[in-house]
Amino acid sequence: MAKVTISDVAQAAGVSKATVSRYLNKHFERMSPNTRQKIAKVIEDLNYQPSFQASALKSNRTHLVGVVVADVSNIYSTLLITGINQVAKDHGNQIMIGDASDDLDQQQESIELLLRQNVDGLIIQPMSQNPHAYDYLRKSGTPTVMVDRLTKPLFWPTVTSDDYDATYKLAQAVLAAGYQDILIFINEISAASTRQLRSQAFLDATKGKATVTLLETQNDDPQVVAAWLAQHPKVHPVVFAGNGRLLMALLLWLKDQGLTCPDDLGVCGYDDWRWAALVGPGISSVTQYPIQIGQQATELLVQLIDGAKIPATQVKVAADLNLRGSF
Amino acid sequence: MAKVTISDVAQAAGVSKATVSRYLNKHFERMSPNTRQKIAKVIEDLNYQPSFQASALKSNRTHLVGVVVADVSNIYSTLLITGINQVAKDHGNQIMIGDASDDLDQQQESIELLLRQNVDGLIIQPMSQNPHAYDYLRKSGTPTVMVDRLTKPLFWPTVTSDDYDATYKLAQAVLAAGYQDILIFINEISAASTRQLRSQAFLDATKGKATVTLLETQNDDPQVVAAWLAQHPKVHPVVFAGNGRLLMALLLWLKDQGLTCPDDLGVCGYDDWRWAALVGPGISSVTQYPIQIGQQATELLVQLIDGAKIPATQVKVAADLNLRGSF
DNA sequence: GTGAAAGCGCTAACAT
DNA sequence: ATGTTAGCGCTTTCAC
Repeated sequence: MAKVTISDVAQAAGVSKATVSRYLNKHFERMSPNTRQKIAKVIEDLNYQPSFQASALKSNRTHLVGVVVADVSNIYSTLLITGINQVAKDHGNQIMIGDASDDLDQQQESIELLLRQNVDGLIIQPMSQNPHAYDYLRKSGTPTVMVDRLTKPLFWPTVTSDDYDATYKLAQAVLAAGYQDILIFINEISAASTRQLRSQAFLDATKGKATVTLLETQNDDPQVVAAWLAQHPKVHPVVFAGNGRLLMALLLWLKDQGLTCPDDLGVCGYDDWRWAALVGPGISSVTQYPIQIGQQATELLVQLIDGAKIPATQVKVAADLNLRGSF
Repeated sequence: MAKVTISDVAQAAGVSKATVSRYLNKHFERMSPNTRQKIAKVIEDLNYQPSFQASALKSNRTHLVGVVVADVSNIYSTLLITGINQVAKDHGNQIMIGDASDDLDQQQESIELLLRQNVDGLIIQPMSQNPHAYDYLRKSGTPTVMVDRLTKPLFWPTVTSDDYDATYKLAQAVLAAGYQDILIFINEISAASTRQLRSQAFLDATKGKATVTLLETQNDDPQVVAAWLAQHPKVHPVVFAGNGRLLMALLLWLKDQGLTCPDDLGVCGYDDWRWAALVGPGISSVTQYPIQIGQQATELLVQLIDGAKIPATQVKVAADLNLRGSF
């Protein structure tokens, strides 16, 4: 049960620790096939597992990639992590998850924790658009890639969905369906670039052709929508829910009220993770590909870790528009 | 940019590394308030972050908790991890995720990787019911708690949903609705205790009162259901989908075929993560609470790590039955 | 109340 | 082709 160390292996194989270390790091260039086999056998027999901590301490490489998501319980995060994990693994890295719980301070704590773990690199879904909120990170010099949300200005390579484009197309479809009143049901808009881009796309696409009302919520409560509808009994608007959770909250409320779409009002959303196809006539929505975002971000990060210079530019991953029958 | 170490702090504060170390580990008992303040200030000024690797190496405590889930991309995993992370954090632990990608060999690789990281403890959603598949783990002596699935016999404390009970109630409701033919649409049944318990509950609850047909799938394809229905055009069965993914696959197929429930057939499921309430008349299903499972498992693990002896027994977390209008 | 020193398990010159 | 040696940054006796 006592942990077997490199010294045990060296002794059992009748060689020095250095030789075993060379074996571990695959420096076989000038090692006799004989010792190589001997070491292999001893490692097998003793079931030796080199300690990552020890090697990290000496080599200054932990092979750890830190990932800080806005909210772990979100499906977006799951898929992002899935993508990151796939390519991190391929490059011999282990990921370490941090959660910001949708809070900037908690995000900083998470990042600092990961920094203390001496992660080789970091992938962050930033809570703040102000890059200076991450100055402590820059000082640390840890290679970093941002995902999902932009900072202004851009200080790090950033991989996001093409939110504006996809939403613009959605808005055009809404217009084509003849809607004059558009409600944007969305979380606090100043906090994330994605939210701004999504509402801006609606604003731009419908300029002069429809009225757009921003209905912000702090707690995912469709009450704001309810209030608006109560005040405007005559209109037949379309509601755009700014993410999957809001879309679900909205639909649950509609169901509760006995309202149906598109009869009582039009509905569309973002990020339904496939279930929206099953609801009523099928909810029209935009689909993102977080797995791909994670993969691309990790590819970039791996290059950064290897010392590549990568400019702080945005990489966009296309998002798809699914037109169904909800408006 | 050069990493500041304990020596730097010691030097700047005019004390020895030992004293700084005492400060870091909160051994204030016999330390002059004076030096304590001095060190605090220097740490602040230098923005010193102690290295986890170094302290782990010496103290044999990494404060790392390894979590190996069956499939990271599954929502169940997300919620499990959320729960684990909450309590792990409270106890000063960092979690490290491993993914089995629904494969026993990959699971072993993931576990061994985490073992090399010298995790203080491990939470595993086991791919195999045979505890001997994890003998290498037991040899390592790493404190372990299993979640979601049982091994036979039980070698570790295990936290699961009360699958049998919840499913039994669901089966009773199905009977009460008058169904004579029950189809169980489920993944390879031999692989996981949850699947056995869920089908067994149906079998037990309906014994002599209805015929139960097991329709196993390897790839989540509802084709097996389609085939059965084609062969039995006259009957009006109810289909139980053994998990959320299967339920979604089934419903998408039904929609595609223009079939509706409960008119053409009854439908019920497991793990719908709330969206099933929105589909058609609302799909009746069982809801699990993976966050709680994760929390409880972590509480147990923390005690194990602290040296407590905890018997290898099962802890059950209740699952809820949501009766809606789908059968 | 504080310091000196040894050492955790590994790596990487530098020797030979 | 392999061994010797000196640490990496921290913790922890044991002194004083």
